[in-house]
Amino acid sequence: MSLDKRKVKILKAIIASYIDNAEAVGSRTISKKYELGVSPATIRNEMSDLEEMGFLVQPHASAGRIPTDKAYRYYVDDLWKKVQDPSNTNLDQLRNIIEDKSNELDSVFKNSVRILSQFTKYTSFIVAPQLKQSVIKRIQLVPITDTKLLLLIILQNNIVKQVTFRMSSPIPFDQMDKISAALSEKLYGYKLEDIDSIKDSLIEQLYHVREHSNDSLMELLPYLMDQISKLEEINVYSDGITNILDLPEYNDVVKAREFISFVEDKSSLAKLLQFVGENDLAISIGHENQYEALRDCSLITATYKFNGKLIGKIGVIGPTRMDYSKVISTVKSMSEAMNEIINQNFDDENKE
Amino acid sequence: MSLDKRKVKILKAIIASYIDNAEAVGSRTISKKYELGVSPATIRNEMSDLEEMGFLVQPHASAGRIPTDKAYRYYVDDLWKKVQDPSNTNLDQLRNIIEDKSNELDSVFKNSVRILSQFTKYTSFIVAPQLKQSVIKRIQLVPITDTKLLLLIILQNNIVKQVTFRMSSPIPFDQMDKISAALSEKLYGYKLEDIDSIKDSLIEQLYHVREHSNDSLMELLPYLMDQISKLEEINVYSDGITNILDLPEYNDVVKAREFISFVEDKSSLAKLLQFVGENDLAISIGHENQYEALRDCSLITATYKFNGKLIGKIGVIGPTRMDYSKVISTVKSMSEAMNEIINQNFDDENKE
DNA sequence: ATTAGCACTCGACAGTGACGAGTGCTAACA
DNA sequence: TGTTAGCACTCGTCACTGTCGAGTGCTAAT
Repeated sequence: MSLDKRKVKILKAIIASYIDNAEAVGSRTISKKYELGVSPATIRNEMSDLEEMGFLVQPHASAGRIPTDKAYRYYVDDLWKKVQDPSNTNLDQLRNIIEDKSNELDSVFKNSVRILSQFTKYTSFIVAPQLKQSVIKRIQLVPITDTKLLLLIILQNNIVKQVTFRMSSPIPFDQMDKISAALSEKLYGYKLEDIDSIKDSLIEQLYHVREHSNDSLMELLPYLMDQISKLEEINVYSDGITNILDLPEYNDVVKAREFISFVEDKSSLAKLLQFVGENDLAISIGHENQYEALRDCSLITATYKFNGKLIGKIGVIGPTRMDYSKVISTVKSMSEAMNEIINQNFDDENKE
Repeated sequence: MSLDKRKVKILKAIIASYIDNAEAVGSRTISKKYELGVSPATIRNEMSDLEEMGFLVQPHASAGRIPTDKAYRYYVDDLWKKVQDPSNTNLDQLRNIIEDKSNELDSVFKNSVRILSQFTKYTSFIVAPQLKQSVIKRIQLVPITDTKLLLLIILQNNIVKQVTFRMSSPIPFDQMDKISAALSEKLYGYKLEDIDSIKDSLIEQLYHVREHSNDSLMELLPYLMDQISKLEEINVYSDGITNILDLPEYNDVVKAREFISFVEDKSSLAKLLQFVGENDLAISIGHENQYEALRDCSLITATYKFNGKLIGKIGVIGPTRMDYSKVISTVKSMSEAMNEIINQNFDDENKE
């Protein structure tokens, strides 16, 4: 038995209808709503074949049929061939919305993840870049009060991280620049992830230049190093989690609760995203997901890059019965918009 | 008919039982679970009186009774007299948890609101201080690249705000301090909320010192002023919103959805908190709330201060059937812990 | 190969009666 | 006079039942 043209037509019609309604679809519905030119009886025979082939299941004997994960997979693969390059008409629009005037990366992510969930009506999330691979370019100390200091860590990619801290005794303002320079010199070129392992030797080296500084700063060095090495934590943004409450398949509070608990846990989201490969766009349907809590969900993910290197991922989680074509094109457009904005606002110094 | 001692005892027993179970409580239950030394029949008579007095209602004829808002109000007022000063045994503990090593106010709020919802199991939130009343102490420009600058606004209370921006042409590094000084001098002493109204005259004044600077910075001045005046936006932190999914009264997804939609909207939360007065601790029960969506909820709020001046509020929203004594003492302890941390880490310069 | 017809299946839904938790009333009692 | 046992009454819950209808599979006719 093979998937002839008519079977494909019927299968697509069933999937389309089920995506719309979340209700098991019967032969009559198909023959009425979609003009296939055949009677319900014929459709019934075809549906029976499709069930045998594993594309459909019946929830119970007298009900219509619903698509299986296999059906969605077929549907998506087919979609894929056609909309390989969906007309990203809204790309400019998207970029304008998520472009944050304040130039803060943080806001870009917050905006993006919000837009993503508003457009798709599903749960969406963004894994922010891990900074551990980033290289330190410069350190700048800024006095706030005579005992309170702001330490700015300027990375090669021009992202700025900061640590605030207090000293037990005041540092004269006029030594700030000297100390900043000393710190910059010693830390220049190191990756954030390296700091932790070499901090002891760094502290010792810095200790030898303490004529510039004073003892209270020296006391704080271990603490500062700790803070710096902590900056590499994985950061996951999410939004639209409670959208699933609007879906009929989550009418049951217990089921909704289970889903929400899963996606509210940033570390499980981060792990989830680690599994999906490094493809520009990946789709994982139902049982293809590793996690039990997402057995009835599909996951559409994309990557975003900085100078051609993958630095983070974005994704949308919805029911397997999701509007794939809309979600796929939204995710794709969003990843492209983020690429543009990030690469435009956080250039490496490629002049050097 | 008056609230004699026995009626009070029975009322409290009923409230306690209902807080525990969320199930209408009958005379038998009371006489069994709480040792009052009287028979169910007697309790029935008393309950009938309590109903007439408006403290109890029957959901339907053959059910037990449940407390009204009036009952909770009585209960809370009574509680109030006794636990005016609950032993804040966990204050130190709390302070340790929410004290953020990084000295970031943002993290303090994030930690606090998380702890608040974890302790109470209800939705909790914090209205962050509005900075519009804060006075500018100093401006510091920090170069990131030759065209990208970080503008640090250091406020009198030692909170630091930042704006990142790009210039169309490079500024020499060695002019940074001069420009910073000029900006500091002109903006010193202004409140953030004033900037917007006087920015035109400020720009003009700064224009006259442009010998220190260059034209591209001048072009950006209006933009900078806009950014600065935008810093005053109200910021609301919230956490534990989805905890209500665990409550039996929100077993209905539609009802849960309604509640969640309300509290996810930060602006409605902010408005809600504006209504409650400036008391150190305020309790608003059921119909006492302004908003329809909170008609079945109680709201416990407290304030936190900086140098004795109210700067923000914290709160917990739960069902009217909440464990008031626990929530009240948690909210109270939390507000005290926040007071301590904020006043300790963000001192005004009281030496001047 | 397609389709009309028909018997069959099974979930949804409304109606029914037993059950039980809880009440209010009354009469007896301390 | 306050308390309590007893009892009739109310009403929601639950299990059960029968009807309805959507949908199927099979068969025979086209």
